[in-house]
Amino acid sequence: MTKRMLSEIEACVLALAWADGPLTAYAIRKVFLKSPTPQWSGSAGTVYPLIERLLSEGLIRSKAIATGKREAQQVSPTAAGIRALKRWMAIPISDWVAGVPPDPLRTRIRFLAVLPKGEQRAFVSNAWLQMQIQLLAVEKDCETPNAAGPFYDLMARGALLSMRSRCVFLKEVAHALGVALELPPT
Amino acid sequence: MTKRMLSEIEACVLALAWADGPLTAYAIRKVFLKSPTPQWSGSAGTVYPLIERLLSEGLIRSKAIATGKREAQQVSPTAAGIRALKRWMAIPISDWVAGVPPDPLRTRIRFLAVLPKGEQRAFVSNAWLQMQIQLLAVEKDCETPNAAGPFYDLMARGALLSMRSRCVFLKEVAHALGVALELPPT
DNA sequence: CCGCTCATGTAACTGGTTACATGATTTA
DNA sequence: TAAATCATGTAACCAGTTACATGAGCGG
Repeated sequence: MTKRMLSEIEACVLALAWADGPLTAYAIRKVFLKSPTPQWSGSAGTVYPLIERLLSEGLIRSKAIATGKREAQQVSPTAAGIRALKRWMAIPISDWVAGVPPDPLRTRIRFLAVLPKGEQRAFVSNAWLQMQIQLLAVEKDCETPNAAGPFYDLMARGALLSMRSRCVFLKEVAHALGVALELPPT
Repeated sequence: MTKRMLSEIEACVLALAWADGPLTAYAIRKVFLKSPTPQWSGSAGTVYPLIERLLSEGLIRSKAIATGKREAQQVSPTAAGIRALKRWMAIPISDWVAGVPPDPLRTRIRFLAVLPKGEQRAFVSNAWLQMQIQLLAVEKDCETPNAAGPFYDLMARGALLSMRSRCVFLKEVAHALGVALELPPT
């Protein structure tokens, strides 16, 4: 019982298993694979060893179930797992949680000066279009009535606010460069 | 000449060396150490091997300089380095750049339901306070007249917009939980 | 002279990624 | 029956982290 700190992704897996009932490792993978926030790849090489780790530490337990004719291992947090999760959530919040979250687009704007003027404009135009596509996905996720509870809705709302502020940001960049942005397809 | 893709941090180092003139590895470290966006630690174990890598690939070159009586290695991008940087910036923008950037605070809100009501409120109150502190730092960085050029200012503005949208987000969460947020100290 | 900043590294670790591999079941 | 999805893994790799280590120069 080392009581080490959970990594970000470990806590997510643990919390998913807690929030969305017993889940197979595969189901957990899908959450990451389909998430509008592409923070982790959700690859097998990430999830299965992680599940193993949590199992061996007694933070989750697994139970075989039979869906139709197929067998699968479903995973759910133990009491110790829930305690660990609560510890992870507990105050105080570290600087890196409260501070400015990284944004690869912002990074690129920071160094946009390496490109000649024309390519700068092309970059911004393109970024705008890509953002609109992503924004649509987030809006859809936000509006879809999810049965995942009020906190899921809040998170989706947070993602939407984040995307909107990035749009405002890009508009300011475009304005500074004299780029006319295309309207999103209605 | 493998022409492999630059990692995010490699591109940042290369771009910093390009934007802010010849820099010592130590000076580059400081940029990361002091950045209001704590994306990378800026530890020696990250920066020095990275510089070695870029040197061995011919993307940067180093020159000894003498500041007073001390000697140091300053680094600046080669022509190949600038080309690599331009390639890195070039369109098209991938989904992970355009998509919703990760936010550890949002993640925690997603799973806030693990905590009892009282601790939920405490979490939000505390997060709010921590955010105000971070917000002040970003505002200061945004207002300080930096000689780092217009794109630095745009980036700082982007960071500010990001933080403000997170404040709006937290306010909505607080409202949903019936938490009264303390006003930031004026 | 003490402590801080400048300056440069190394070593062990760890955790997440890609890519590979397999096989059952469902759906078009 | 072919393709997609469900389901579970493994292995090599790599990059970033922490911690350790050293030493010079400068300001109080």
